[in-house]
Amino acid sequence: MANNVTLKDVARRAGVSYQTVSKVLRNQIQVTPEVRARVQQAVEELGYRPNITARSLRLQTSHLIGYSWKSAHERFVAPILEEFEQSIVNAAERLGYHILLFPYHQGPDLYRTYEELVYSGRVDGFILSDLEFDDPRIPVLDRLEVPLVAFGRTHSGSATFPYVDVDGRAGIRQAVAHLLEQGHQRIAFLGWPEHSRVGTDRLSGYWEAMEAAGLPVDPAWIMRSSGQYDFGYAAAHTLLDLPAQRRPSAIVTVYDLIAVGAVQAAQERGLQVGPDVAVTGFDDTPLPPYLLPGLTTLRQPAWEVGQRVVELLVRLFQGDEPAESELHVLVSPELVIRDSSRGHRPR
Amino acid sequence: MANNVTLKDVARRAGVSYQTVSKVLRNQIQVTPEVRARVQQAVEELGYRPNITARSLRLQTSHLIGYSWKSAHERFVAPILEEFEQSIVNAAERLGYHILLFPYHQGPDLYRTYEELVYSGRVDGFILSDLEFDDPRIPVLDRLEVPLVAFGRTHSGSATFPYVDVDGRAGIRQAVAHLLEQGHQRIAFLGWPEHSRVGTDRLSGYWEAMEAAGLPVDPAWIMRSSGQYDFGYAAAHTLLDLPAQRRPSAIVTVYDLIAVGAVQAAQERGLQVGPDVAVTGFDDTPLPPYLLPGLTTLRQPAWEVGQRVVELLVRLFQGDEPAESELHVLVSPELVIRDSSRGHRPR
DNA sequence: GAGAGCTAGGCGAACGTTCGCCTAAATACT
DNA sequence: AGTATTTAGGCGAACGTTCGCCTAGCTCTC
Repeated sequence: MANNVTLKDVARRAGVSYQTVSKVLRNQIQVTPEVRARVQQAVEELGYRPNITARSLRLQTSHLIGYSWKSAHERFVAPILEEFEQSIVNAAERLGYHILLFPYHQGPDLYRTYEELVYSGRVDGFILSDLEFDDPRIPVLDRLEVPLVAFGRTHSGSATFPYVDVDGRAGIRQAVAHLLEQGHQRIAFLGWPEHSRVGTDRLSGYWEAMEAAGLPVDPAWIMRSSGQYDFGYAAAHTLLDLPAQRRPSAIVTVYDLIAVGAVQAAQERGLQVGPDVAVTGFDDTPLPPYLLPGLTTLRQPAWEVGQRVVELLVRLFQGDEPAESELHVLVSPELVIRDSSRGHRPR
Repeated sequence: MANNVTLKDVARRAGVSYQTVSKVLRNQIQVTPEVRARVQQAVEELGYRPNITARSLRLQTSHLIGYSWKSAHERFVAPILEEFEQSIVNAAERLGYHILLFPYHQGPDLYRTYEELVYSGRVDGFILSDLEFDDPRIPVLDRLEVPLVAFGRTHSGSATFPYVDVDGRAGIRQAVAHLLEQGHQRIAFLGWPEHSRVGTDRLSGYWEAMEAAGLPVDPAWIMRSSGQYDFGYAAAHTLLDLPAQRRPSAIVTVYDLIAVGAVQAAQERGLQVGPDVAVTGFDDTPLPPYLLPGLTTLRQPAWEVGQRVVELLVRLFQGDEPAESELHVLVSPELVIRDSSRGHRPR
């Protein structure tokens, strides 16, 4: 450690006991103005900073939060996570905590690793992102009885743990509603497969919006796959090959890159994206600017999610017992309307 | 803290003093096999894990490394950093350390913030990335006399601090050499402005390679800007507008998105990228797959850099005094040859 | 068979805090 | 004026380790 000025050093200089210094600095005691001034001056002159380790030992809390996320190769490119990471660090700092990185690599020693981290007092709790359908981290951490808050949910049934998530269903509802407003009636949906919680959730948003509008849904309009660009490209071609009466004039997708594929397919067929066929994405991925037209998409409020996750976790640390509605939070994505869904001219 | 099994609990169960348990577990003492077995059994049965905080206090080291990086909005999109982050976490774990996130936001309280972190014993040292031309963090941390290792350099003169960096100069040399092999003679360079350390470094690689080949360089072939796609696009048009005798047949760039812009421009002119005009990038950014042809580029060895950064830092913690060549490490990027620089047919 | 040398393990102290209890002096009250 | 109450600050203990020194008992040697 670079600095070794301790309470005792300050105390000696200020002419009081070191315990008194401790209390003065934390306003846990009444002292005469002179003593307070002497203490403060000594602190300044010596450059005293309380030793966090000693404090942690005494207080039995590390003020450290473990952040477990999935490595980039194992998931879609998602700049959202970078923003989320920034956000949790920011919020943690604000509340007197720090974030400890703890990547999630699957394996048989999962329990051991977390047990180690928890029992050794390294961290006070965890933040998880990239939740899987049936995430193995949840039961492990549950068993260790350590506070955690997740960014995302597992499959709907078992959401016993606290989480903050983006309301994909509401997002897709917004997107569909926007397309309806533009005059579209036949709207297709490109989503992720059945075993994807997120995919299923978003699909139900589509159903709800179509149902609310009283519009029929042709089963051919719904396509699901784990692909990205290629899937969007192929699926759009298939959709646009449908006979005129059944051919969709708008395509809602669950991921920007799927949307990009669809846009390319449409453009290849000489269609103008926006007027002829509308396309929407999800995530607001920073895309190369030559991708014209601008893509209408749903921006994930990653910053807000991060702030809330940390705030909730800190409340749990403090022994609060938040109400159900505070333990399971959904925040809506924001619809960003660009040219890819504007200027519809039915033909 | 979730677990409160301490040395004393283990000792009681094993029938020895707690200090002995401590020593047995760290092999710092000779004991009879029976005692060792009793201790080990007690540890297992109680699920004992040494308390890191107490150990840190005693040993005066937190085994925590602060990682200071720049937020995504303030820099180019660089998936490299994600890989780097993964890598340092991995290496740190391997060596018994953890990574603490500590984003770098400029401001007048820079010194205070770092002083706080260091003097309070929160971290043992720092890893910095996204170094700026004249990075303010360096003098601050220097003054605090805290070990640090950087990913990247500041301007060439003042490299007093330990760093590991990618050898952009050598990278560009490789790219140019490859193009020469393909039969190109007139090679252009699109780079970053004068005040960019990285840009200047890479430009010198270009000069060196051209000089080594004994080829003249037309000043018009060198263009510098802080732009990305747009710069590449516009610059390529300018270059390809040159009279035939001076027109380059290959374009080396310092960034993938610049290369993409150049590719687009070439394609717009009806040129076939690869055969007619070769283009190379830098970073091996995961690009949307419809970007054909595949881009020849220089892959940054972010993983290796991360490993080395941590290893070096840990050596510094241990009081080692590495030789000059170990304190300032350059690793070469790897040339990934794809279609954008293959099949040259001079015309 | 007594002193020297080993060996196994005990013991006190320290790392730098925070917390609760204690006490001497000052003030208030009847 | 004598007692009760408040006030300012001291003091011991504890959080869970690690480290160095100490010692009781054994083994060896001549």
